[in-house]
Amino acid sequence: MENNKKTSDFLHIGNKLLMWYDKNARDLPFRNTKDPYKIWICEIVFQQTRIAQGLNHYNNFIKRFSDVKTLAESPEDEVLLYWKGLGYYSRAINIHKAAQQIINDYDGVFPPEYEEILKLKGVGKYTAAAVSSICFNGKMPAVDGNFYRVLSRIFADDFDVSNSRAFNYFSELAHLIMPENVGDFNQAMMDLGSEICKPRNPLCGECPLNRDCLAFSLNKTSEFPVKTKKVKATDLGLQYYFVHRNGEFLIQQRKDDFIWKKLFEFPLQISEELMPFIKSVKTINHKLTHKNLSIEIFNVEVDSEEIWKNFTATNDYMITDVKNSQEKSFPKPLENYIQNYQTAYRFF
DNA sequence: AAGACGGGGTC
DNA sequence: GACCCAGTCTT
Repeated sequence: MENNKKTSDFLHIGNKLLMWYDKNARDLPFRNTKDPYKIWICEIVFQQTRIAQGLNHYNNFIKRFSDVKTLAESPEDEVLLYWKGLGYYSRAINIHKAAQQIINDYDGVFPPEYEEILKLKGVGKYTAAAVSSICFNGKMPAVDGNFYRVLSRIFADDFDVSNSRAFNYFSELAHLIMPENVGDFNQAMMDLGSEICKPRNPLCGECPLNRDCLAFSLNKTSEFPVKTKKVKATDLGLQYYFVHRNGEFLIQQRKDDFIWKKLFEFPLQISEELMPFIKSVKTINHKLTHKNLSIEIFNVEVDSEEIWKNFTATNDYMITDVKNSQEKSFPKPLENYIQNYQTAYRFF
């Protein structure tokens, strides 16, 4: 232990938290089940994602892929389609692979042990702890951003959460207050962190732990957690050619080695013969967490059926139309562009 | 150990 | 505009 708190007893804090959770747990669709499949999916969906943002995606996903077998046997592009707009698309690709792992390596039965859950693609220490504790009475704290925030405030601990040892450090801190019912404890920490112990302007007046919170008693909640890591924005100069005719347009699929893994996009270059058909250029500025994207979209309106057919037949592009574009997963800025085009197209 | 990876909400 | 969020994977 890297602190001197071990000699004191903080278990009453966890018990207080459980009593609060009994009365104040959020009513969420995955709260009334211990089905490891559903808990697993919800843990992946809500990684780095707020409940309000991902709730519809979760419900639609469960409705379409109701069990591991259904998910494992579905095409990857359809899984990506149900992930459309959620971001971090490798989660969808990994969730699909993990479903096949469960079918192939565990005979279709979700493995109950923490160490086995951890072997699933896209499942790290947090998710493995959450699923094993909620579904199988596992005893690992599910240390996430909420744990960092709540624990650093309770103990007024300035350990840098950007430090790579933060996970282990706050895991040990969690053990100090962790009661027997770890599944409810983990979920209670999530609810407290999201509803009360918020990143900014926490509702300390309503917090069941305010009398146990050192940061609150020092009036220094805004100083925790300590995080030094900085985000840097880089600019990508993307240029797309929106090549279309009669409501059809050309698309291709991205690789899985960069942003927007395996999502569909417009061609990044066109042949010389299409240059005369460029009608206009639109610049879109799109912000990601770590990148600013300035995207130029060349509107290439092909009014010659001969050239259109010749071009589309001799290249590796796919053709889709404004209606069928709904069946593909596009990056958000391109999705918006197609939506606008669709709106304009209705006037013709 | 450090970057990369989305999108949306908040202040 | 900076920061944050039910983190994980790659290098």
